[in-house]
Parts: sequence; structure tokens; C-alpha cells
Amino acid sequence: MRTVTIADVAKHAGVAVSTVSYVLSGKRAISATTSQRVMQSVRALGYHPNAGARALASKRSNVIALVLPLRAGMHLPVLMQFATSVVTTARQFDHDVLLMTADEGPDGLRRVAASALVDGLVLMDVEIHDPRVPLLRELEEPSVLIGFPADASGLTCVDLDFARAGAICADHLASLGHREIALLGAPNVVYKRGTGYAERTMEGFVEAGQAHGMTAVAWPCEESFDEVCATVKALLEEHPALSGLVVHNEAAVGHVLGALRVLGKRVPEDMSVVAICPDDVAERASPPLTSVLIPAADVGHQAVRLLMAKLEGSTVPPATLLEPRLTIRQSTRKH
Amino acid sequence: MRTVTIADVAKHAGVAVSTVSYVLSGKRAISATTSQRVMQSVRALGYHPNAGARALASKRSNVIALVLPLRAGMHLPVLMQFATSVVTTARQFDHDVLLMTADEGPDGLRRVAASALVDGLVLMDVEIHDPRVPLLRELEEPSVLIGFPADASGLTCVDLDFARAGAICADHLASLGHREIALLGAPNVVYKRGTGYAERTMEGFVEAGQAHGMTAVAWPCEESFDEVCATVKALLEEHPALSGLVVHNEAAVGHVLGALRVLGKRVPEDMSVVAICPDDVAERASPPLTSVLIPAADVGHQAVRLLMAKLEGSTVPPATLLEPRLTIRQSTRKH
DNA sequence: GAGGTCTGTCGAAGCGCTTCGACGGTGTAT
DNA sequence: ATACACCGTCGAAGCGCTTCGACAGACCTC
Repeated sequence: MRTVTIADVAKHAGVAVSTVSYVLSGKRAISATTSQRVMQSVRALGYHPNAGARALASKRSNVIALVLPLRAGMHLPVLMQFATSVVTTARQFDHDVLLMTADEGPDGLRRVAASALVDGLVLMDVEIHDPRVPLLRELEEPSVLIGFPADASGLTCVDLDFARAGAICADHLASLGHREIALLGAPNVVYKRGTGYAERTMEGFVEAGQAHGMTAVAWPCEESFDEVCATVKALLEEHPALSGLVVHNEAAVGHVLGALRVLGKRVPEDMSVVAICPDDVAERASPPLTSVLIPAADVGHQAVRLLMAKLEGSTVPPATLLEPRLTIRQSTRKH
Repeated sequence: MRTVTIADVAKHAGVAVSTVSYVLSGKRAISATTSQRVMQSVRALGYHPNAGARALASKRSNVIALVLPLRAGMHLPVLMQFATSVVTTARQFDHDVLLMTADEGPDGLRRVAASALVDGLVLMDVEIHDPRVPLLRELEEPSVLIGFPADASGLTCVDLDFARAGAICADHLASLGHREIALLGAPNVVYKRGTGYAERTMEGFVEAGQAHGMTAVAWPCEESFDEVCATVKALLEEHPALSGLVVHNEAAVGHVLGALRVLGKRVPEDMSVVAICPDDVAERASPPLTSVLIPAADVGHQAVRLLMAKLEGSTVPPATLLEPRLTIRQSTRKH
């Protein structure tokens, strides 16, 4: 069973090869009757254009690269959500997604770009000083970054507005009358790496808190139960009047709740808790947590949308910040 | 800056195009001096073969498809680990990975296969009665499945030996002198879907338990804290003498521990707990849990290895079961 | 009704690579 | 010396597709 080529379709439909191509691509006007006849032949023969040939002739592979970090300290479920939305959106634009890990480094990017394997790139978890960033500027292929490097000039970046997310948490707690609040963040290693979003959340939180005249502190937080316990305990010792807690660490959310239970702090009676995490984690907790959603699906969608626009030659805004959304559940109350 | 082609390299090195090709592929003997000269030119010009042209001429894209489920009830982190190992292993074989979600269904597979976009497929989370399975048999492209459909004839499947995993847990608890044990499994929806691994774990657990003359029961378990609490409570009411608990639900592991704490059961003094989950989750818990590792990385590695073997025309075993490994930590003790 | 403009279709020229058969040149056996 | 094998290299023929220029015919316009 030799695979069906465009020539087979052309013969079957009684037209020229180029006509079939134009019917399929719509790049030239074709009469309705011819078009129908061709489409019928396509279906009858089960024709699927050969991706390699198409790429070779058109200089477009219709594949984009998705570069995921896959390192310690990442929020895996969020990542997955994100990847899903990238794939789904890409398919809507008739593109497929090549999955790459960051550990091939800049060479990996160069390889797929230079070999014309992909038309464009979406990179996740970009670091403040990322060795891949200078390369991206050189590349012919357009790219979109999730997150912001220190120097974002000449690049297209998308991200949740983490500073706003931190600020929104502080605002919410302020509006409830809390005066002393804290944020528990990512593990230390994430800050060391300079990933950016963690810092920005902290800054937004602290600034907003101070603007409200509150005492607002931000601590990193490891992810094991025992360490979370120790951190929460230390935090309470240093700030006995603490009544509002923001947790920006998906893996630690459950542990923080457990720790508060162990330390005899009821939620929300003694301590209001806001989480920055996906909705399902917040809903699954007990009590269900007031949370700021990380709109992973939206970020992925926007990233692909921007990339497609660039592929078509449009100019796009260099920075796209997605507005965080607070959902009030049962873990926060008036103080 | 036009992209460098093999003709440029040939001219630069003063040889024929075909000679360059043979140097690069090693498919014919080339003298050391010529070979070196060519490689120098390759480096000097920064040559990267065009993937489309290569695929067209050689009928090999050097890309494999990875089909992930991305549905409710999956253990996301495990999935991610798995994906990583697939990508890494594929790269070792000089292949890239195309990421697909299951929601395009069989058509998606047909599309990438018929378009010669990929040379082979790795499918995850195969269901007992999976609509994609019959299609796989028809496809020219080889494939490897993670998990076992009801009818695995003509297919190549890899998986953790979940029945053994369940059994090992029961064995371990038996050896510690426990007489009444239970397994908390996946949410009900997973069983309804007929994913296979969940059932097999339960069966292995129950059979081994009975073989030891123990009372062994298996319950499904939802993933919210409150529902976990209710389930554990109901379980203890029905089996007051219960002293060993196996949790095969990554998302619920933390909640089960919390629930036991709430119900006044100490671990391991009053209740031995074994988890079937990745090591990091077990280590992060308090106390660190005795656990059976799901060797996601290994499964991914094996899957790719088998696929590559099939691509080279070797025949491979139809079923590969990976042996689970019990790591004893601090959550189990003599009864 | 001559000239011009569209429309719809065709043929052919690549795109950059692999691979097959051919062919000098060198080494080995007769 | 002759025959033969083999080694290293070359040239050319595709792989299946897109796209450009050409062109016949239909339709206007003055």
C-alpha cells in the first residue's frame, strides 16, 4: 500500500498537481466544481500531504517548538496545563508542537531552528539571565517567552502579572482589616536561579502591603512538611500578631494548612490564608482556599497566538501581562 | 544570510554533495582525510541539514510522537517525569519528540502518521478499550504503548507491574505482622474509564493479602481533603482493627496523612502507611513514607528504546513489565 | 469588434537531501 | 603481466510538494 501522493489525487480528479495544491491551500481562486471534485478525490484516496515535502517546498514546517524547563522547584501541574493549552491552540492554527527540554541548552534551539524543523519557538521559565536569550535575537525564527529576562528588548514576552497577583492578595487582606501579613514563597533555589516571577510576586505583595500601612513580610519556603512547619512556626514567633498569610507555592499549600492545624491556628478564624495556585488545588483544600488563579491555559494560548501573529509578519506588543483574578472562598475573613 | 546547504559544504570542501552526505551519515566508507576536510567545512559554515529535505529523501523524519492524555484524574507530576525521560532518551537516539494530546483522537494519530511527520508513536495512559488501538495495528509506523489495553495482540506495551506493586505493599505489611489492611486507590472516575493500572494494583494487593491470610480491602478515593477524611473515617468504622494502609493516589497522599492526624491515628504507631508514588512525594511527607516507586523515568526510557528497536526492524517483546521497588522509610512498623 | 482585464487551470522549475549505479585507481591473486 | 576485487568518490535521479509564469477563454469597455 504505497502512500497516496498529490499526483495520485490529481490523476484521480483529472486535474493538474498544482490545481490540487491550490485547492488545498486556497492560495489561488479555483472554481467550485473543480474544488469539489478534488476534495472528493482527497477523501476517496485518504490523501494526507507529506509533511517533509511540504516543509521543503514551502519553507514552513507547521511545527513550533515548546521548550519546557523540567527542573527542580517547578510547579509541575501548572506546567502541564500550560503545555496542553499550547498544543491545543497550536492545533487550532494547524501547527504541531515539538517538545524540547531546556537541558540541551542554546545548542538545542540552534539545532531545531537551523534545521528548519520548527517555524517558531515558545520558551517557558525564562530566567533573568538566560543564556538562550541572546541566541533568540539572532534566530530567523520568531519566538515568544513565558516570563521576563532582565533585558527583554527585541523579544516578545507573556506572563501573568505576578506583581499584581501579590498586590491583589495584600489588597484583599487589607480590605478585611488585617494589619500584619506575610507571604510564603517558592523554595530558595528558585530565587537563587533568578526566575523572576517569584521575586515579582514578593515585591508586589510587600509594596501593596506597605501602601496600605500594613506590616508585610515575604519568606521563601521549602516544600517538605517538616520544613513548612518550621517556617510557619518561625514566622509566627517573629510576628505573633500575624493574621494573614499568602502562600505562593503550590506544593506547600497543603502542608501549610496542615502546619497551621498542628500549631493550633484555625483557618480562617485565627488566620486568613490566600493561595496563589490553580483553582483545583484551592478547591480541594480544606477549607477551600481564597486564591489567585495562575491562568496557565490563558498564558499558553496567548503565547501561541502571538507567535502565530509574528509568523504572519505582524508586529506584536513586546510585553503581554495577564491580569490575575482573585476568587474568594472560605479561607479568609474579617479581622 | 541564506541558510547553508549541503552544496555549500561540498563546494567549500572541494568534494561532491554525495560525499558530504556519506561523511555525515557514515553509510559508505570515506577516507579519513576527506572526512576531516568535510567536517571542518561543516563547522566553518555552521551547517545544519534541513530536516524537511532529509525527511523527504530518506523517508525518515527522526521525530517520534508522544501522545499524552491530559485528562482528569491523572497524576500530573508522574506524567511530566515520564515526558522528560521520553524526550531525553529520544535525543540520545537522535530523534525529536512531537507532543500530542489525546483529544484529537484517532484522527490525530492518523494525520501525523500518514503525513510522515513522525517515524513512530509512544502512547500513554492507554485504556482497556481504547479507540486508538485498532488504528495502531493498521499504521505503517511502529508504536509502543504505556499500559495495557484489553487486547494487546500485535502491540508492544510497557508498564510498571502494578499488580506486583500492590502485592509488594501487602507483602510488606504482612511481614510486619499486620492482619487487617486496606488500599485507597484512584478516584472513581479512573476506574470507570477502565484505565487498567488502578484495577491491577487493587487486584494484586487483595490477592496477595488473602494469600497471607489477611483481611485486605480496596476502596477508591477522591482527592479533596474533606472527601479523603470521610473515606478514611468510613474505612476505620467498617474495619476498626485496620492497622495498615496503602495509598495509591498521589494527590491524596498528603490528605490521608492529614486525615489520620485529625482522627487521632498516629503514623506509624497506630497505622502503618505505604504510598505508591514518586519518591519526592514520599520523602516530602511527614513522616517520610515507606513507598513503592513508580519508575516513570524508566518506563519512558524503555518505551523509547523499544520503539527505536522496532524502527530498526528488530522484533521486540510484546510486553515489558517493570519491577516495582519498595523503599522503607518511617511510616511503617511492626504490629 | 479590437483591446484589455479577470478567472481558472496548467506545466515546469526548484526546495535540499539521500541513494544508486558508475568509475577510476590501487592492491592482490594468479 | 592479466584479471579481478575492492575502495573512495562522483553525478544524477528522484522524494512530494509549492509556486511562478503562461495561457486559454469569458467578460467588459469604448
